[in-house]
Amino acid sequence: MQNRSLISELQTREDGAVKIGGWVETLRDQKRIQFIIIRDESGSVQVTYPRPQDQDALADLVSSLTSGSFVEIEGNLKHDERVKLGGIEILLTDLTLVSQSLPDSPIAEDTSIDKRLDWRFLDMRRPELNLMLRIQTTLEQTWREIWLENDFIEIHSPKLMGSPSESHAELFKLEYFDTHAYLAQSPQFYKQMAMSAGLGKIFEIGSVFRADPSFTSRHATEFVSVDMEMSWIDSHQDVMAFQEQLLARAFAKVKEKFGVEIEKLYGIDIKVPTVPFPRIPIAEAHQIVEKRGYKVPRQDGDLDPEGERQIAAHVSEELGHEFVFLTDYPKNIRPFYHMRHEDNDSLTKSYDLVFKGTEITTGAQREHRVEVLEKQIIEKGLELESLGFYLDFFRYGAPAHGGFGMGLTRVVMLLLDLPNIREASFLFRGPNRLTP
RNA sequence: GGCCCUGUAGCGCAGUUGGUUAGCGCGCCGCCCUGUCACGGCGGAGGUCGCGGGUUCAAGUCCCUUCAGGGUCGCCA
Repeated sequence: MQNRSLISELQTREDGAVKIGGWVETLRDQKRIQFIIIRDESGSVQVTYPRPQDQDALADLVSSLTSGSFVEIEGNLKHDERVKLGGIEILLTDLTLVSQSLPDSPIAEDTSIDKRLDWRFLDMRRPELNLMLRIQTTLEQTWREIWLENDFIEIHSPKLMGSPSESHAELFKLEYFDTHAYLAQSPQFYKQMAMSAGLGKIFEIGSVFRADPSFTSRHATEFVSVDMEMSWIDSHQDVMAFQEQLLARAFAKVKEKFGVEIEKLYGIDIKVPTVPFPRIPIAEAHQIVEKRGYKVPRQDGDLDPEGERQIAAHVSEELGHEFVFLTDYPKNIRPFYHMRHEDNDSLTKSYDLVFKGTEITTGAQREHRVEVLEKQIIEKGLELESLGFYLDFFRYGAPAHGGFGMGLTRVVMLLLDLPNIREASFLFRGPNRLTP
């Protein structure tokens, strides 16, 4: 459609001829005058048609419109204070019905999440969901800018794998010709392979798969993972320092571009985090939480979800920060490839990042010394043979390195205070949802 | 997977100690309406009360089974 204007641009334009395209939101069809509210991806506007006295084809066409139909409108823009919707209207001169909608919409704004997901393409027309995806795009774009400034290489690791990448527990197994394959639950091993391949610093934004029958507001079986890995680090602190820059700059960019719209559609003020983020060793976090009167039921040294909310509340109250790095996890709850402290073999050089009380990242310095890796694999009760291909990465000279994985969907959910991860992605995949 | 909650019209819901023809709002359809803007007025269509079984003279309502969904916990990103 040539010369089409976005509705959001009209308010600042001078009166005159315009063309728009959009969906019929409401039709107020009176005897002498007709009003159509048209919505496109940028906003809504009133189109007005004073009906001629005689039989009129255009008036009949307007009368026949069903809500949801897609139309092209030609008319004259007029600023008019009588119009409550933005103080502008378009006086209709021509209308083309591009695509008619069935009159009954299967969903409305107050429809429950499950039905709305069934009809996601209709649900997605809501301006706040459109905004959500533009925000996600901006997050990713900002991260790419930062990575490129720092000489990172983008990789695309395979999602079909011949053997499990980490534990067997959450793995989707599928037929693969006369054998079987697994869907990648993490690019972990390939990221480290890239370090041994001499790529130096790499990132990947891609889907990962978890066969985890979790029924919570923050789990999905397929989600977008933001991963990076960098060589020549001295400890996990270097990884944390990089990650906090990524988040601080991306949030600043989102606020700059969309702050006003987010305030309007979500009613929240985006808080750009200051760096450095607070850092609390996990052992200390336990003491803080306990002092607040909450006893963590887990005995393994990790926090449970309520413990994470408690430590986040503490950081928010004491330091006014929405992020907190929890560091130096005990080795028993970390994978074999996390490096341990030189002066304390029971603690790993690892961290979790908690945002608004929910975990969004695990990161660590990786163990790159093959003999240490072998020792830690045996200690974890795993078989060296099954990890032979991985151990080879470290038999021919590997740099010190570390990285993290971050759940993109969780970041978006928490940033916008969405109640659920199902709202925070274009299309959700969970234990009970494989469509649309 | 455990526990709790919910399934009634296209959507959101009400439905009393079990008792005549199951209601309300929005939406939809028709007619009317001189500028509406949550437009308004009048009229109308639309329901195997999630599925199956049971108790009862009688079940949307009570019981059992099963299916679907929501919340939460475990686990994670």
